[in-house]
Amino acid sequence: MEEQPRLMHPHGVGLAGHPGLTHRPPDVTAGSDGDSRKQDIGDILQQIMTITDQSLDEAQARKHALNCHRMKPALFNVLCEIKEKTVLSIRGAQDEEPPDPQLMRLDNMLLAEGVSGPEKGGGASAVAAAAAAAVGGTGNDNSVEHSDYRAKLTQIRQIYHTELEKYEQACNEFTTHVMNLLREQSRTRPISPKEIERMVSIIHRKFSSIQMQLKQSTCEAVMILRSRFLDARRKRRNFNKQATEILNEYFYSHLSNPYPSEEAKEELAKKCSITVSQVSNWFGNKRIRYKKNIGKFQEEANMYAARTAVNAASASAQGSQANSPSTPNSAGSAASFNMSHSGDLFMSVQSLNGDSYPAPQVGANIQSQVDTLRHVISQAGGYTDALAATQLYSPQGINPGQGQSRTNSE
DNA sequence: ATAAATGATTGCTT
DNA sequence: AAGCAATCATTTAT
Repeated sequence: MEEQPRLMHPHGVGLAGHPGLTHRPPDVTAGSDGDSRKQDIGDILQQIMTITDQSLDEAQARKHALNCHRMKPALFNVLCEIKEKTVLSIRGAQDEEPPDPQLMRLDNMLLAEGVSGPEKGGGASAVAAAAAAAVGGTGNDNSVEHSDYRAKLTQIRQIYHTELEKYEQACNEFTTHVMNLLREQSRTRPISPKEIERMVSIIHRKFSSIQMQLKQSTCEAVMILRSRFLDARRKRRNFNKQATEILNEYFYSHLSNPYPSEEAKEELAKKCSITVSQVSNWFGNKRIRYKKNIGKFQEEANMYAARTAVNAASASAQGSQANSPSTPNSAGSAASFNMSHSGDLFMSVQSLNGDSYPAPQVGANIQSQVDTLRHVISQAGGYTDALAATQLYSPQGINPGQGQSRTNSE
């Protein structure tokens, strides 16, 4: 896999590769003496030094001549050596590249997020993810959202891989290009293999920094995606009709004490296929919104009260064992409570019922019927009298019509 | 396009 | 911890 381009072997470089040409002119060494050799070298150096002063054609010809000179390899090696020493002493220490911790962090995150991991089959991955979510997640509502999330994630991953590949390709192309250039130049100036290696590593570093930027922005995109999809507040879904009905039923049939116990919450959650905390949220919202503006909920309250009353009636008619005698009694006392304590019926009814949930079925049943009957009674006694219902809930006498007269002393 | 409804969050209180 | 009140951000209705 690693395509370490080591095109610069000591032997493969430049002119050393043309041994045939080097010993072509035997006539130069005619009077082979020490003097003539020195003069020969001096001549060559002179030519090299002045090669830039000449016209292009002239230089080209001279270059060729020099390249073919028998002393060329030796000279080249010497020059390379000198250069090696100077260059390496300058920036040799910098060669070590420490593993960037940030890059590792990004890599880890991308891997954890499934972006940079092994690519599952392209477009089918979203479908597969959806199926997996549908199988794994019990909530059938969640799976839709989840698959949407996965689809977006797949999109990001595809973009990421495309870009990454593009960068890699560009990097390779550029590296090849630079290497060709250097190889070309190595015909006229001393370029050592190490130098090329260094250049390549510099290029790779640059490109990897670009890749890191890509990774970073991908991470950001994933984070944004997460916050958009996993923060339920942003993309919330209304509960389905059945769930809200169940919740409302419970709420209005426990209007005097609309605080479901932990078990009741769990049961409601199961029935509505939502979480317990969602049930808590719902009741919190419902309580406060009901209290804030009871007039608006009157119709709803009556409706659910009536419905629950019918249900209770039919239920008690069917299984009238020990339950039925107690029902009218408690209803009566509840009404009297309403009169005596002008408000705060939560506590009173709760105390009447025994404050706890000793026997969930019977207790809940009685409680429910008490509330329902009271509603029906209040409705029958004076339908126009919304205040009766108002005082049912509000301990501190809220004016439904007046709106915001909030006294915030502190 | 705008208002109302609604589920969730946050900060505070008890 | 649980609930309240205010608020946010979205969905639904007008």
